[in-house]
Amino acid sequence: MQNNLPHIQSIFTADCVILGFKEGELKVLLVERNEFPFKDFWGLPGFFVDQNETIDDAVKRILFEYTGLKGIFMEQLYTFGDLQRHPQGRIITVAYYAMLRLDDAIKLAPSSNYVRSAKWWSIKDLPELAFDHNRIIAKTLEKIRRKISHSPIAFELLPEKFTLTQLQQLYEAIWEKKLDKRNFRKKMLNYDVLKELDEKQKGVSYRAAKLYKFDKRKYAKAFQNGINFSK
Amino acid sequence: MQNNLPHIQSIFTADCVILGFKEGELKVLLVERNEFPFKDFWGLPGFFVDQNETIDDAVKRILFEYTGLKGIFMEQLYTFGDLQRHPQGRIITVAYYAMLRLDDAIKLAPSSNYVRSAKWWSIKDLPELAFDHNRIIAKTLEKIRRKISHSPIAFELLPEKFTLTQLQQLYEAIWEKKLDKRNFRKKMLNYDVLKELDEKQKGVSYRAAKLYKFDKRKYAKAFQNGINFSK
DNA sequence: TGCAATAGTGTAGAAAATACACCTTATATT
DNA sequence: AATATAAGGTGTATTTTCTACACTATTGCA
Repeated sequence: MQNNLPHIQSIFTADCVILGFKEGELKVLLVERNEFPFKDFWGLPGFFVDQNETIDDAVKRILFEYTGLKGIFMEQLYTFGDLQRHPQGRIITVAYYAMLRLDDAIKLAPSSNYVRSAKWWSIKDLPELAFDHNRIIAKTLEKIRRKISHSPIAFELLPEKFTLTQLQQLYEAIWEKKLDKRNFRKKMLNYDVLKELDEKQKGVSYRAAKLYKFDKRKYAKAFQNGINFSK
Repeated sequence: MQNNLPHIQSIFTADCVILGFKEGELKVLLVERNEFPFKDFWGLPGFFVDQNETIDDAVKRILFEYTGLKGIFMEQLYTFGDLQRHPQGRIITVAYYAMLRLDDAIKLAPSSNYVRSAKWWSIKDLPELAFDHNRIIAKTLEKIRRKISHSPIAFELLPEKFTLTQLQQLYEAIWEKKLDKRNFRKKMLNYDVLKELDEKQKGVSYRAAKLYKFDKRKYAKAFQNGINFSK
């Protein structure tokens, strides 16, 4: 079929938006850049994609090299190609996002010399980031705001055992609005996707709340038709 | 800030999925390729993006050159980067999609030598297409199946004046399921986004149906919270 | 004139969404 | 031991939305 066609390769980068949830706030994982362009700026973990790796593989590799994190399932968000987004020329980037259980066991250990450190930043309080990374993060938030209505992504962000209040706070953080406690609980328990545990919260100086787990068998079914909390 | 960094440019293509609706069926616009690779195959309008045009501009240009169509608002769908998708090397493509009123006035007039002709194909009856274009179309359909629940995209696909039955058939075509006529009408009229006209269908050999127009003022509000038809 | 084909219409019951306030429990403080 | 603090946990009545379901009306044409 071919007719002496030249061999060509796409040159482009991939960026990772990793979100976490802690203390009632959404966090995003940023790295401190140690190389030009945007040396000393904070930005998303991102780099050029190799010629012989899929984009899906590339984001995993990049995330590992820049943070030490492994085994995170990432989904494609959007491809950004503004003419001015990269100082070295028009270089497009394919952005991916993922959500992560932010427990204390997670150690951030960058191995690449391209970054100096990695840190969780509150989404509400971001500095000016490298490239168009502020915009990429904004677009991720729009996406998960819609997605959390019909996908059980909440459970990716919470610890394995969580309280109903934590679950509600997560929805409130993502949607940036308050929900009614009684209605929220009624509705959530009605979906029948939570397992009530014989365990309670520890280390709080007030009445401890029951802990729940996510019932994996039931979630897929329940979330197929979408859920919503208007108030 | 920069430090003698080399100039680099991304090489990649953009593809256009243009959907239309006619005779109760979803159609997709394909072009017959006149150049390698995939000469003589049908495929999506698509080509390399220039160095100094945004991706959004590129898809408009490509669509015009390949079909003669102009002024269509396209949205980004997904970026495809499988290692084997392009015979000339790993070339990624950014796919865009749009929906179009398929009236008879639309003339397809390709000006590029890269294509021989352009034609509407029924989505149900596609041949094996160039590259990974079958997969790109499949992904577009998944997308609009979800999107039509919370966005008034139906109106982009219908003629300016349409009957409620046509509107229902569109939903049925996209979701591939039958809906209840009375419930559909009740719900649609309840959204209060349609203007009833003093006009009826013409040229049908049965009772003519009332024509409606889309009330642009009201649609945005109504569709914010999503709509759905389970049956 | 009657046949074919589609347009157009209503209601009752079930399910889901909403608004709303107080008592309970665990811990810390005096 | 008593009290204060802070969050946990719970129910009901009302409104709204969803669902199931079948017949009559209108038009063009043979």
